[in-house]
Amino acid sequence: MYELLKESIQEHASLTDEEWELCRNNFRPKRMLKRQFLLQEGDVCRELAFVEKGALYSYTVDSSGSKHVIRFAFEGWWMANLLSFFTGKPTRLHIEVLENSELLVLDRKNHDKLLEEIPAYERYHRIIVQNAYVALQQRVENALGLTAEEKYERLLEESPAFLNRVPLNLVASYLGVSPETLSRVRGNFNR
Amino acid sequence: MYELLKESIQEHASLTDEEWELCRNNFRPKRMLKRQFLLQEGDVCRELAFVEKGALYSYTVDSSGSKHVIRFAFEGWWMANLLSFFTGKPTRLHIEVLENSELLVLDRKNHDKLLEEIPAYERYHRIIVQNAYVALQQRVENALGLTAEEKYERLLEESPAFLNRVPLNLVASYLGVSPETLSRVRGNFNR
DNA sequence: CAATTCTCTTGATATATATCAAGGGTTTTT
DNA sequence: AAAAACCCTTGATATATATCAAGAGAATTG
Repeated sequence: MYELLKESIQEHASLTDEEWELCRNNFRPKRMLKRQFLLQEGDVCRELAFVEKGALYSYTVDSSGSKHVIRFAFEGWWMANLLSFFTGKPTRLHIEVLENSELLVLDRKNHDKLLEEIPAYERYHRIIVQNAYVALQQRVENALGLTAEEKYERLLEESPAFLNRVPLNLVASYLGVSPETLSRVRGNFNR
Repeated sequence: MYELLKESIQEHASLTDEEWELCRNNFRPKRMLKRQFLLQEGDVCRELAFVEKGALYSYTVDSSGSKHVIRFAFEGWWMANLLSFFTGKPTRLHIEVLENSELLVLDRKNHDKLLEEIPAYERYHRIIVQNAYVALQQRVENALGLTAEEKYERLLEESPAFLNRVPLNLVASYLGVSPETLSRVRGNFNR
């Protein structure tokens, strides 16, 4: 079950077979069921999770109790709350399982060890975080100043796959609009 | 004028004197005046900029012509559009000078060279991007589901320094509210 | 397979915040 | 030092979108 992870690393950095063996031993497989929590508000994030199979999503809950989805993670993506992971502070985020999942998780100690011992891992991690940053900035750009309809159009252009895998109320939350508004936008759109 | 950069690198990775000499030679000093553009929509971002002195800010302009500030950068911070820098695609961002500035800029070729030749530079860059990612995610969390007043309160907690250096209309844009709304929020707040 | 819980849609109404407008103070430019 | 441009405030009005409400399918559960 480590195939995807190996591919992911090799896509960005070259790794010898021995390095790969050393690397994989630091990960721990973890199966999770839909609706379980990988992380809840107030917890400290102790592990980075690589999604081998399934889907997760992270969100905050505001003072009036509504969810705001931060992002999704499907096969081949990483999920964690880096702020909490690196600072040890409790998180404001929830990470919930959207589809039954198989994860590979890595704790801080092992992560630091890999950074020290395998330069290719540090390179891989740098590029992964870099890409995550770029994706997040795109998300910010798309949230600012666009109408509900424009946000939906951008999603159709940039991440149409979400619509097949994620319930519309979570897509609405991800776009920062109410489910009713998203529903109306889609209604107008198909006419 | 390279003191701040040296400090910034040494804060996160250890660098020998020879490595530092090698490193600094890849940067080019660049002075810029208020209201000049480091980058305009449609350009390709060719350089990473480290702010030795002054202040910059980045923003998008939406279909109705209004600005949306993405972030600010003061002394000791980096500024660039990483998406454009790494992909070579034209940017949707403007980067404008807020206060007369002294920058140290690094092009892609030299950046790649430093990554290859100086492991400490790769470590430094990894950590910088990691921190930028964390900061951006904080920004996203704070933009979602908060009222104008709550956003202002969070800003007071987390980045009060912005208020002393940045005109309120840009702060408003950064928070995603109109300048009038921010003005009213501040009015209520002081009573 | 009935019951329950989710998910999505559609309509009516409410509201936070944008927009429009005007005026006064400050800073920058000439 | 006058002129111009910029920045902030306050008031009146408009509007996109949230919220409330109800119902119908679809999916999950016992």
